[in-house]
Amino acid sequence: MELTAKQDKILNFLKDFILDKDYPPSIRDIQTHCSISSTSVVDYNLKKLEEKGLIRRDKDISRGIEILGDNNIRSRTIRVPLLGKIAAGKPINIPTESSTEDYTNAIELSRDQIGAKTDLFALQIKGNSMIDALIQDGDIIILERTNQFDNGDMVAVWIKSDNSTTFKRIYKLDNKIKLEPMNKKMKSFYIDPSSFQVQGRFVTSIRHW
Amino acid sequence: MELTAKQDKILNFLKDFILDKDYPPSIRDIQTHCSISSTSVVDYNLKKLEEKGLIRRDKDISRGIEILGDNNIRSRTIRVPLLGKIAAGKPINIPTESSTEDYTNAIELSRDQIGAKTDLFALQIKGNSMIDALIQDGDIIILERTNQFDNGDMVAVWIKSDNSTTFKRIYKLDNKIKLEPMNKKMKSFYIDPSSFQVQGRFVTSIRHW
DNA sequence: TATATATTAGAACATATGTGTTAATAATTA
DNA sequence: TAATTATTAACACATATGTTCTAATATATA
Repeated sequence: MELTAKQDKILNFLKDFILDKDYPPSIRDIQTHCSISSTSVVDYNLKKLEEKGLIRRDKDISRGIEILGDNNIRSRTIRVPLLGKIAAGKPINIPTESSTEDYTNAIELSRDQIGAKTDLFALQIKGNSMIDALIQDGDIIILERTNQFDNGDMVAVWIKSDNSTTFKRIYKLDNKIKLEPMNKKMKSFYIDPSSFQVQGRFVTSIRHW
Repeated sequence: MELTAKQDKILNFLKDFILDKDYPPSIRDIQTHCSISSTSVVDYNLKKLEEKGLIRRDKDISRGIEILGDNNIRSRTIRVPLLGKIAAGKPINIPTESSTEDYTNAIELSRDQIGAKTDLFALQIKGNSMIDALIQDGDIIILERTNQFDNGDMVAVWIKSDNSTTFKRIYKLDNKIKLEPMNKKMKSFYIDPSSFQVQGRFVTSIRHW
């Protein structure tokens, strides 16, 4: 579903205008700057752009135009809740739901850094117990909330017997799960597949300045 | 210059509304949602907010409100040009000016990660020669373009005799400059203060996913 | 307390702006 | 070519929306 020249021109003008002014243009702004003969033609083409899923319009609202998808600069950033600090071996408390969108503590990330992943949370690292993973004191790690994992993933894992969660590298063996600290000085240990649950998988880390 | 409760409420509503709808609210939107008795009161307080430099209004333009400064989500992101790859010891070519804003290769960063710093550029690291700085193959480093440095800073430094630039940890000694590779296996070397120039200082690193 | 200043209230006004109608023209399709 | 569809055009209309004016009330200041 391609765009006509006029529609393309309008879409680009929308981007430029919003980038410049920080609010959307009116129909007549578009008409003038895109050299279109009539407001009805603008309206007509905006309807087409909406049909094609590129913009969203709010009826009867002046300048009620929202650019959708990657064209929207706003969506190039994502806010990730910073749930707390995690120290060596110390348990962390990860709310099971991302329900309460309490963004009092949050960091903002570029989509460049996290791709299409959703449902992320962040933890700040205390101490240098993860130095082998090139993560040092004060760094922030971004985790994807999931129960899945692949061999070698760095995951936040809840251990039933301790009722605590720690951050380890995980490997699935024949009938055991190996949990390896990211510090050579600490020993790996092995648990039963039924007695743990992965709570989140490492996505990236951020060096705090 | 503080905000009254009403002004604070309006400013927060502005943020929320724009975050939600992607276009600013009308005077009457503000009136309704902030439980204000009259449009003129809204107008009055918007004028105050403008005087205090928190918003900008465009006369006679419906929804012509722009949130300024850190309150503006748009400005919470910054684009940094990715100038190229840097390998162990290999020279890098850093354009002296940030003039040509060639953003064909750029990464987008959250302001959270770079603070108030300006004039930044990025380099992608090849190899593991900076492993002591917790920087591994594929990581991207962000540098601040400057000639200044403090002892222990990680800097991109241009060396006259080689006519090349490398990435080193720098120390100012009595009458020499010490350049220390970020890899224990490589040896430090010392140069004359007149025969080098710092081109950029390390700000942060980004783990590439 | 008296005076000045800041804020609130209600209403009316002017216009900025989205929408609809009808017709003409251009581009596709049968 | 004829019929259908897509697009353009001009205009009028309704209303969404910023602005202004005057007065009342609250708050700060002398």
